[in-house]
Amino acid sequence: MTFRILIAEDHAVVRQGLQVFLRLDDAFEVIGETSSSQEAVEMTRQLKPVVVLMGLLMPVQSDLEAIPMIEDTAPETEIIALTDILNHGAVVSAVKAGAIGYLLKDTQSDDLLRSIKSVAGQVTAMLAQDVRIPDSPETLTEREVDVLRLIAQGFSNREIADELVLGEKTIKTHVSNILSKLQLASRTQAALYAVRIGLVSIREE
Amino acid sequence: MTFRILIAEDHAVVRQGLQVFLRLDDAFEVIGETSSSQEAVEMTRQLKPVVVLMGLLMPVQSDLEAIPMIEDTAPETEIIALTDILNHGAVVSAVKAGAIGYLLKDTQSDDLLRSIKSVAGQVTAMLAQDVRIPDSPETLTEREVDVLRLIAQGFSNREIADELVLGEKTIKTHVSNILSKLQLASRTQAALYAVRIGLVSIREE
DNA sequence: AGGTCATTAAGCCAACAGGGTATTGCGACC
DNA sequence: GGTCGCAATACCCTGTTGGCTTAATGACCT
Repeated sequence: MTFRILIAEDHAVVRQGLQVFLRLDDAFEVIGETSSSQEAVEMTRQLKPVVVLMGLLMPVQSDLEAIPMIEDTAPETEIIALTDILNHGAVVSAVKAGAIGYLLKDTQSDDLLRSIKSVAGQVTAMLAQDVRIPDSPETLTEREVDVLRLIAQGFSNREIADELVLGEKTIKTHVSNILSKLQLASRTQAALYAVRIGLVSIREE
Repeated sequence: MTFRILIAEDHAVVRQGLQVFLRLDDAFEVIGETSSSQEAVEMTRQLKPVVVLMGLLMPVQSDLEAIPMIEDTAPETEIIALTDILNHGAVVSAVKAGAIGYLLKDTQSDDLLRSIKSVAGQVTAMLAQDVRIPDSPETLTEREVDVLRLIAQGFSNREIADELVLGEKTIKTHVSNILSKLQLASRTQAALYAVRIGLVSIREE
């Protein structure tokens, strides 16, 4: 018996990584992938996967909204939330919304294979119903995510303030809160963190 | 007629990207890939590729040394240097050392496919002898690369100084030089730059 | 209505980061 | 043997960053 899987994850590297790995194991069949949660709902209706691996982008609530919609259209389909270590708050919400479990998402680029293996180990554990939710550290607010995104594009506080049409003091407050929530020591570390979790792509500009 | 290609590039995403794309086109056959230039020399001897796509990591001179070695062992093999936009200096050296041309390297993660296409377009142009070398901006020294690598791991100047067993003043000088050479405004931008060109992987620690 | 929370903002203050400039020593190149 | 570039160091000075604290507003929940 094979697991028909749909991958709904906006980060291409993670999508591709899961895709590649799951193909190696005959127990899994990736029947589709998409980067939008809206499309995920539609594809679930069409394709009736056994499992939906759904990425939770930090701020976007539409992911959470999509979960009950998927359950409605395909009640026999299970949903597994993909997330990153420091954002368990979102997972708790996802599980409340109906996901059966969670997975650590890894935006590994250099050691793609190794990370995929670890993710896959977790997939397997997951599919074996080995589900448990750790207690969550603090989650960033929407505004904090906005600011973090801009930090990760190399902007200074002054520039972020102008961009968001806010005072520089306000940005400083946000930055301080971001650093303390994520337990990081500098905006540079925050920028790297944002890239690591795929909040911003390390491309263009 | 197909092009037998060897990929020598230390950045896994770029390797995989090129690999995936080149497989889509029957004109190309990837006969091997490696992350070390030493291994590239050996593999060239064994596999006799038509083209070696060789990544130039900013500082490492061994890449440049490998070029004449490859030419010696397999004079009929052509070498194409992979590089990034801001490091043309290395390309000039590579071409002097015997590479027939260069390619922009793209460590894209989010839009992997699109970037691979653009890279592949350039490969094709390359193979069609459409070679031209732009004039080079300033290249970082070895020490500066050391410092940049640590910046991209989120270290402060003080921490970098301790790590390299140097004075903090020295690090500040290096940082200033790095920023001015790369025409960047802050260490955060430098960190993002380093990640973008694959100097450090956005994983672990 | 009262509590909780996100957002915006401010002030103070210490530390850090970066620009500019200069000096020294070292090895490479001519 | 002089010149050149790199590495390392230092000093000054300004601007940015970040911790800590306080507070007003508005949304949402109960």
